[in-house]
Amino acid sequence: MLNLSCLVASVGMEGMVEENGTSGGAGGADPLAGAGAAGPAHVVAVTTMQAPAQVQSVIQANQQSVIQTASNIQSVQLPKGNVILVSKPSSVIHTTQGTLQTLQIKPEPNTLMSSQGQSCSDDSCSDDESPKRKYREMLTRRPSYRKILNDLGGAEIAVIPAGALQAEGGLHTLSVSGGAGGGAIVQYATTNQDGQFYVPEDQTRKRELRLLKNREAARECRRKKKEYIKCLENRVAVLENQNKALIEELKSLKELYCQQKTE
DNA sequence: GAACCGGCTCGTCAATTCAT
DNA sequence: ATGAATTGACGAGCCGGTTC
Repeated sequence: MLNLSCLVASVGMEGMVEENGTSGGAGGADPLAGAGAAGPAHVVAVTTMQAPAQVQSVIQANQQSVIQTASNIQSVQLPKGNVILVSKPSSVIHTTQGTLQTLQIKPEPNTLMSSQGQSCSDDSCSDDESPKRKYREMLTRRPSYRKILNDLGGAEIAVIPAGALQAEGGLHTLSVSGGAGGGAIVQYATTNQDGQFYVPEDQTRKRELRLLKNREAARECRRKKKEYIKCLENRVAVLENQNKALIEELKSLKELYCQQKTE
């Protein structure tokens, strides 16, 4: 885990905060990263001091911050002294220079901090800036959807109820309840009368348990991926609207300028 | 109706990361 | 070091639309 004080220091220096971000999908197989030329986009949960509501936001490099709530969409200008609380360890925040003055990051209780141009102490950064570590992070795959979106809520991974495993002669039936796809029955042979291909029952049960867990994990992963994509699509809509408004503004300003010039 | 196709979902495997 | 968690990749199956 990168040390957060190092990241906060970069806010004052460059107007940018980055923590555990992907390197634009360089190493990981991320079909979603790099969709925009501006850099990695991450979803963060943001709370402002003035409007303490939980919102979801995707913030992109070299762009004005767009903070998007669950109910409506709003772009937010951050005056001096405002605080953004970022509860996602894998968040990336890029702002226009000078807009973001103070930042608090609270992935863990002990790491809460605020800073403007705070420098990074050697103690806190030495371990995380080794070449080996940096190289590993270059190759790391994208942050998990859980990290990106775990504030969006959703279905819990189903817990196997006690007694779900039951023996039925030569076959074992594993009843699975819950989950988006409804119930499922998995059957598997455990014995062979000729003594061939014998698989110890304990191992077979372990395998079934692993498959069940992975099945649920895959469902959850796909759900998170869908939400992530939905979030990106929302952001596209927001930015398209912003772009349209800016073009209109530019147009009217140009007209005004030409008008004054001719007078 | 049969055959084909494309899109979608799901389960599984394997590689990788994370947590202890 | 090790087990758990995460997620990309792959194949199978289902479904609706299209063509013959």
